[in-house]
Amino acid sequence: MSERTENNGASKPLKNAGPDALGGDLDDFLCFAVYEANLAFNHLYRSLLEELGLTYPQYLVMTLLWRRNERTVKDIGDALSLEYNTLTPMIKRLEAMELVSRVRDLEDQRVVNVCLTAKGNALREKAAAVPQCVAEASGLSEKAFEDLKSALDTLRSNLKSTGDRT
Amino acid sequence: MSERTENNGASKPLKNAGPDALGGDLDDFLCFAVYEANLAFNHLYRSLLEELGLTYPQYLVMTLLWRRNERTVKDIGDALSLEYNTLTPMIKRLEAMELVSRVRDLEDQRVVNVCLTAKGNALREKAAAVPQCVAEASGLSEKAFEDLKSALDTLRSNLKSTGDRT
DNA sequence: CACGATTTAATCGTGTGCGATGTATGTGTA
DNA sequence: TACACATACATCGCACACGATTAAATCGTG
Repeated sequence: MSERTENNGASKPLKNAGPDALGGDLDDFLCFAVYEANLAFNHLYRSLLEELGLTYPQYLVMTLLWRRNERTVKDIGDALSLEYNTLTPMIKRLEAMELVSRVRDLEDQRVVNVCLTAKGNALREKAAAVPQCVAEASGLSEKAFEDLKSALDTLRSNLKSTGDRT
Repeated sequence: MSERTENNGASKPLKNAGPDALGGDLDDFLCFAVYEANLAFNHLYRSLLEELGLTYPQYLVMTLLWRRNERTVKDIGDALSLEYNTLTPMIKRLEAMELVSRVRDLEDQRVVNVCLTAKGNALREKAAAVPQCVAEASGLSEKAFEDLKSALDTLRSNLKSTGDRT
């Protein structure tokens, strides 16, 4: 049942590897390691972003805008691999919080431009400490950090190309 | 704004790294690499699990039960790092699909035992091909596979221990 | 035995994430 | 010009994921 091998027979115990500190029932699933790491990031970000009043995906959108203001919904969707049905309500919430504004493009009425309000821009400074906190919490050496990111990019690329072949 | 460094100044262009095949606006965020890899797994699993009528989290629960039948809701929550408020509705859906049954423990009436029905057990064979498909789609060598999983486990462990210090 | 603390599970509300579908706008081509 | 097509965004419904709260059963300690 492993993602890697059939794990036929009694090659290894599979579970009960320790006093439950690490080692669950699905340790041999790579997807599960990714799933769990993502959950762990979500938990960490939740506490860090609480005082900013942002969720993790909202923080990602704001980060995009802090880096380059004035983006279309499509731009944001491409950057985050998210669809309009996810982004439209989310950006409207950011608008309700008065962090961004949504305006139809004059030249192409299909397009909605999203840009920071003064309040949204000001939030940038409150969020400045977040990346450092996350980097420290990850507890990885610079090399391990880069290697992991690189491996994940390769994985994502491989998974996407397979999915597209559907 | 990087998770790793402040990336102060014009050290590198940050974006427009290529013809958008790879390389987005948040490439320097490790959390984002994890987030994207998780999304990619979700997309792949969605297509693989469609004919089984399962979602990805439901598949994880079923996998736990296929490996060892008869688990409490707490067991499942511990294994998947999920809360009751997520699991209770989800397991009820699996019950509505007649894949599992939920019964109060006779010795401890607080506990709900979840176990496979005949139909749930039969589904196991239809799902047998899934791990192999995923392993192939990941396109990683055995060593890269193990290294990545190991690095993610370390990362998750570090993130969790920081989060607990809240 | 009594009673407060803990454990297990459930409900409610909010916020993603996405498949299916709808609508308005722009584009290409005959 | 006309009309099929694509693009950009939106709505609806379902399924997680989780904070806050509630409720019932069990446990621990006096």
